[in-house]
Amino acid sequence: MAPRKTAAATRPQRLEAADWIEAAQDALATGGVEAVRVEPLAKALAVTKGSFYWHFADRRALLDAVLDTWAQGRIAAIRQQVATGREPEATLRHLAELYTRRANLRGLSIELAIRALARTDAAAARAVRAVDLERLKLVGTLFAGLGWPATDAQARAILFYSFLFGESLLDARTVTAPARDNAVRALIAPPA
Amino acid sequence: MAPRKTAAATRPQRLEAADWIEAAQDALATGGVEAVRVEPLAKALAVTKGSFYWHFADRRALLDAVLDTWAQGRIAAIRQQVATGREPEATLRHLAELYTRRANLRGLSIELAIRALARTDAAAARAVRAVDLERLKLVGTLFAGLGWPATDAQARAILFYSFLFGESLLDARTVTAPARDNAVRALIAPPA
DNA sequence: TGTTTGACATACGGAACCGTATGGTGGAAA
DNA sequence: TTTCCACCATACGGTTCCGTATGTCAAACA
Repeated sequence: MAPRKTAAATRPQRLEAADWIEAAQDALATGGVEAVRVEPLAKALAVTKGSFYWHFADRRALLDAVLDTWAQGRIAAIRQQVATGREPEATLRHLAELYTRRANLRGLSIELAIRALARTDAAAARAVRAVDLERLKLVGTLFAGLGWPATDAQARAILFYSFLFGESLLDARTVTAPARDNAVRALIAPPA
Repeated sequence: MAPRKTAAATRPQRLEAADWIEAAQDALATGGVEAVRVEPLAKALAVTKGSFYWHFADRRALLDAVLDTWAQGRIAAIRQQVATGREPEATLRHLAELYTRRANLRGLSIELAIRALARTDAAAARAVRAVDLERLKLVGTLFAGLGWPATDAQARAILFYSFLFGESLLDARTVTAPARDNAVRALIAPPA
């Protein structure tokens, strides 16, 4: 996260803002928003608060930066993921994989923590809205590519993401892998 | 919450544990778990911490009590809701209403906060598991009553709750009411 | 009426954080 | 080499919250 362009020798002892954002995302994934605190983060990065308040004005600025980079990253990711030129069905299956407990646990945890925060935090709500608008638009076109009319395609995109997030809120032992796979298969099936 | 059985005259100045649990649920609904703090709760109840530490050992005990009463309440509620003797379809439609943003916002907020907590807290995870086991069992029988085979009925129950929780994690403006109603209608439709 | 007791209030010590102010250091530029 | 500056350490004051210890007081009781 801190590769200097000077020499080839890695000298990672100096941090930059992105390192703090990275550490904040780790805390977000493992402990929720209440774990994103500057002094524990400093300890995790083996520096002191002096470093933090050099890179950020205050804790809120870090949260905003986390939300911003998250939203930008998710929007860039979904654009790239739908532009592979593959079949819509394969793309949808790949997208579903990303929000399964099996793979990408860190990303899923971050996303759920941010969406939980969005219920009480305006900035988080804005980030979620921006991501949802882009995802639902692009995934809607994927469903349209499967043969669904525009309105149905949009509704199906909502159903798609609702299921993915919702099933990760249910008890992990209760939702079995076959049940989830069956549901995903039914969701991305072309119209009869 | 504190009706004394002595005289008819309401003398509600004395609190009991249930009052603290109630206040904690309010805080949970409006500010998430990080808002459940004993001194702010005391201020909201217009008493001091002395009252709290009379009724509870510590903050963790309050959280456990909240989780416990929540789980008990949800299990009792779902049992009552499916035992009305009405058509399965009407019952399912009613259940879906309860987890829509329109109605029962408080209950939905509490549930989402607890499920968010369950990702990092073992006691919360246990409470969620108990509720999910009961709900998915009973709602599964509702789908079976619609004509689905047992396996499909269970999968559909999972889909049902996943959608309800998931769509409340999506941006509120992006998910329109008609889209949600269409999805619910499709979910509780009998097999073709 | 004195005594107990349930349900608080008051007061305190301490920990965890936030944010600020200021001093130190190592490497790049001049 | 010296200077400069980005980056960080140190030190501090203040707030918020936790938990405990102890005082208080009204009501139930004997």
